[in-house]
Amino acid sequence: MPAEAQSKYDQRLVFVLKTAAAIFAEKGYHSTSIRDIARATKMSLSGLYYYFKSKEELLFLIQDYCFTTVIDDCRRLLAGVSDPVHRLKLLIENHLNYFVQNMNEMKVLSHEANAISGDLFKKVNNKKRQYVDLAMKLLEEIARDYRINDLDIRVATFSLFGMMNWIYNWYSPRKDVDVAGLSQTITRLFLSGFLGDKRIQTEQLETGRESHLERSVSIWQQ
Amino acid sequence: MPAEAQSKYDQRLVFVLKTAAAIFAEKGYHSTSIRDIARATKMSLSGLYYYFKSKEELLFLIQDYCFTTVIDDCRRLLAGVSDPVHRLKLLIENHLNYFVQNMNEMKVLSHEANAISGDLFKKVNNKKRQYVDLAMKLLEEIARDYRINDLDIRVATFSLFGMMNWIYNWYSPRKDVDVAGLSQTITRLFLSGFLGDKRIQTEQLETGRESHLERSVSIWQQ
DNA sequence: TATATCATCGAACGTTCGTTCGAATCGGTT
DNA sequence: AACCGATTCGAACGAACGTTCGATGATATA
Repeated sequence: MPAEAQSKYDQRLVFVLKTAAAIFAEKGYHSTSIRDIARATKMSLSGLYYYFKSKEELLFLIQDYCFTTVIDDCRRLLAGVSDPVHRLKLLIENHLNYFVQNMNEMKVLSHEANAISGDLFKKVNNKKRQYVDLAMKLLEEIARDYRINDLDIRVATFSLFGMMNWIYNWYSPRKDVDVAGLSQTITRLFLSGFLGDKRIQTEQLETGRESHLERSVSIWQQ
Repeated sequence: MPAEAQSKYDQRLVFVLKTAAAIFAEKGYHSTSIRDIARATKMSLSGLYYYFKSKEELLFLIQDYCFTTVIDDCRRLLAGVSDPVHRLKLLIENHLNYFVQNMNEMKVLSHEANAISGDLFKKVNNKKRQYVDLAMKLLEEIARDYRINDLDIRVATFSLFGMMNWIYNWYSPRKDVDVAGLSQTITRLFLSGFLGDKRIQTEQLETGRESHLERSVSIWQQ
């Protein structure tokens, strides 16, 4: 972890991973050839295989490294904070901050989650489950504290991750608000939505819920 | 559009598109070979090319068909409704309902958005821009009506689409709440988050926003 | 300077892929 | 039965891919 303790090998590996992640993020995992990575790193095709033993393992190394850091940072950040709302707020902040600061790797983690298989998939997926569980447990705790019983916690949890993980599809550090603003907006959107004013739900949102659902059964249905 | 007016050719084309979409959704576009689609449709490799002239056009036909329907259904549904909050609610309902009922095609639309290029990409992207614009304008209108001036509308818009489009990563019609419940939860989460109780934002969320941001600058940064 | 380990390389192998093309088959009309 | 357009097919091509292997260069230790 500490940057000054990295061996030559480790530095080179990180360089390869970062370069590969950038290309994966741009063209997608399957459209990227090892030859693309060789060109970008100025290494030979076979020289790359000194650092990973298959293309799939290369993807794994990127995803695992990335996920491990997010979770570790998150745990460190939450340590000693007991208020679940505050904890959730820190989780969101950490997630978004890391996401924006490591957009390539996080895009590869989010978008290529199913491009990996077998044991390597299981390994990454276990980390993901831990992380999602952490968030879901927080929401359950908050729901208990605030007596929120009309919200499906699983839907709420993945709605939150949807808001956060979707940003690789649109966020541009150049044109958009900065990370602090992004974090603030999403935190406010989600949290005041979750804790939300019940009046808004019942009075404004209850009207005519069933009347038009059959409309979007499309030609796909035959 | 009307099912009874479809020619033999059209029916067959829809069959090919639906089958292809199912495989694209499961294995991903680039990992799916035309041979996979031939096997699933029980057609020959070359026989498929009677219905599309390249693999990329096949992807385009799926995405375009799908997007066109979502937008048309949405427009029809919103026609005559003037209250922007109600309009937004209908947009969300239509989107989620169509998404769940056509999960394969919508996953291909969401997840393979960048697997297409050139003019075909532009065509799909124009539709997307129209649709996003429709939602964003609605949010702007609502923000004006309710004097909401502390939210970045672009962030809010894509947060909404993030909540909605992310569902292909987790939603299971078998285990999860039904579409109506999904729709209700997401509508309530987003809308009461957007209109939200300002007290929640300022009192509970303002604490210590800057204090720990440097924590998640990781090893990726070198 | 000799030696061992680390790091890199060029060249090639076998496989899979998207696409093409001319021929065959089908269904309906004369 | 003869015909014609619509539809399907088998076989093949060239290109690109992931991976391997033996050899070569670099670096540090003795």
